Amino acid sequence: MFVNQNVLDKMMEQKAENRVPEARTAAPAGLSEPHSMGIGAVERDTGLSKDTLRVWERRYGFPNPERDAFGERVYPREQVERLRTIKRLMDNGHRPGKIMQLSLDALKALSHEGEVGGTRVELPDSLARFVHMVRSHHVDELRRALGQEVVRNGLGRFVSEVVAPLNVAIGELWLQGALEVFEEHLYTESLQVVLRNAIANVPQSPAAPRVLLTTFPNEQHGLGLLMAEAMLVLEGAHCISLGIETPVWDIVLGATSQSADIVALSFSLAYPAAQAVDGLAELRRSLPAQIEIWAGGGTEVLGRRLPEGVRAMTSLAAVHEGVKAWRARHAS
Amino acid sequence: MFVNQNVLDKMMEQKAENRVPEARTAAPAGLSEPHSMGIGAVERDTGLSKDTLRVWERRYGFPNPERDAFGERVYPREQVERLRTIKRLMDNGHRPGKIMQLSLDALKALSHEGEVGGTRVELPDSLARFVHMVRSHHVDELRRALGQEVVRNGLGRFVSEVVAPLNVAIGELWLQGALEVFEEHLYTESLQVVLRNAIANVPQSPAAPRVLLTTFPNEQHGLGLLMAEAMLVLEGAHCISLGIETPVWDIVLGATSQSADIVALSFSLAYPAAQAVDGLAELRRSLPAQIEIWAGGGTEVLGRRLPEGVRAMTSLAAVHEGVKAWRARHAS
DNA sequence: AAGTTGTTTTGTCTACGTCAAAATTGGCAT
DNA sequence: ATGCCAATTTTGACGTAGACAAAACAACTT
Repeated sequence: MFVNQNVLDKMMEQKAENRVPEARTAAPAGLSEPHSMGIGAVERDTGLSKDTLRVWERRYGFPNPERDAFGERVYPREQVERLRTIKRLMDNGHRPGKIMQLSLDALKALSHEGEVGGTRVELPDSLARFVHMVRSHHVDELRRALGQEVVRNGLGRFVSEVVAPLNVAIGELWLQGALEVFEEHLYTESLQVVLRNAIANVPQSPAAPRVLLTTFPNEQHGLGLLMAEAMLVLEGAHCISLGIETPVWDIVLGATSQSADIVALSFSLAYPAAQAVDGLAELRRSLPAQIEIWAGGGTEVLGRRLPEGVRAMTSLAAVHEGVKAWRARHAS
Repeated sequence: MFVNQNVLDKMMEQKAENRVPEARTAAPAGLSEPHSMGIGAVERDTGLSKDTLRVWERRYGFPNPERDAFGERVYPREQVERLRTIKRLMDNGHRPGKIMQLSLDALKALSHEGEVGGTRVELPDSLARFVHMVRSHHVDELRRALGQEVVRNGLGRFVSEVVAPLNVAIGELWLQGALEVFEEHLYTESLQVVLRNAIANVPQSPAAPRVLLTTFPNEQHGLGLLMAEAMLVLEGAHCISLGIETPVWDIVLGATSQSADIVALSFSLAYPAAQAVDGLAELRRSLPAQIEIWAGGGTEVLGRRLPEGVRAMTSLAAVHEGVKAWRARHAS
């Protein structure tokens, strides 16, 4: 490959040559406004598309950006912050029309609403420990502690007794706006490292059933997949993960080419039930009958609407029963 | 770099042989057509914004998508393929107005033009082996072989001499539409497992510099991140990965809370250059001056447009120099 | 309670206009 | 030839406004 001993020198030259042109939205005179952004930047920062930002402005009167000399939108910092809060509330089921008018204070009040009437479950100290590590950003400690837990209790218990409730707890915090995005990322990444590592260390006997794991498009939550994989591997199943967001057609291709016995799909709570049902039905139609479909995760939501020929894994423990039953069915 | 045409031909043949039993006939109306996509999907796939796709259609007459019953654009697979090729050529300096009219053949001729006189690298058998495993869906074998390679040559060489060229080869296939989605998923997932495992096995001396790794929103390609992490860990750096798609504001929060010395961003070739530049500029503005920003991946594209105060890691090897230089700067 | 229907709500799409930044070209002096 | 500056073209991001399907909700029936 191209190894260059003067890479840094080159970079320096490059830097000198290339003055960054003044951004179009930059203030013409005086000091630039400390924090105001164009629509592109807001899109990056909030995850709301430009189209959405504009249509909200048209419909609800918020956001209400200023305009620069060229008539382009300039969002003040406070509005961006409010947009972030609104986005978070929407991710948890609120609807834009209802909350758009509210002040920042009212929004914050909304955030805490869930814990008032609800079942505020006290976490045992053993789990609160981990939550605390996330919130105090002690990643290394967190990772080490999680790893220890795997060794102490075994992978199976770790997943069902630590990871699962921890996910709920973190989700709860996220719902309340008590967690920053990067804290959630930190948590997810740590858990992923620990789980993947643990899975890799389970002795793989090339046994049946062969399970293909993935999620549908628009389902980006991969932790559930890893948890499922952990449980399955422990049961002696042979797992092939496609990662997240595989189109139905490619699931079919993958399952047949891998001679899978079972296709396992994972759903987060947020995944639209209708889409899930439709997708599962379509998958069932496209897949040879002898290949089973298992659906897990937020399936409590789906309830009994599941299409014929799709098995619901209502809990992680159900995986054990599921595999056992499959083996019984295929004993001959 | 360029994949030997013979190798490609071999792969094509194989693909024809490997047609998966057809299950498509079972699909009544409403089933996703595997070979045409809406404008949103094309945007994700090519990295060309919706605005750009529409304005090209208006100005150059290409792309020339069909319309569905509701008047919305439906891009045939061949056009998407041509768009991908055009995008790649543009990344290499060509201009849309010049090449938009050209046929796919003419485009392909153009893309090989620069390499004729130069370094036409043949894909050695040692790598073609892996490509072959992907194409024939032998995941376990692939994973095992990759793992062996790590042990044999060490992680550093593995990343720069196996993974990097392999990515290029797979990317080339993908560009030509010769890879199914699930094959790409299979490849990505396998590599992820191997890399993560290898990284976890590098003895971590809690040393400097502390590097925070992530990608910008809409950049879902995580392999580059893992490769960077591998190289950095080998250099004795302390890596904290946030995973993919972290908003700028949260990168700032994460970097400060983790007392990072360096923030490393990874870009795939498909990531829109303008967005990358904007994002990097904004990040630079928001981040304390003593925290460096390193950008890697598809940065050949960004080339000299990089904002002041952002270092380009033009190759994986540059990471070594980068860390060395950083240590020199912080010797006192 | 569980379906089935009708009614908002909401985000994405279409179309076309405008304009600054980047890239190319032409002219001229070195 | 080569370098440099101004004129010109190319290009993509942003602006407006309207349309509409799909999701979410509400109201009703079974």
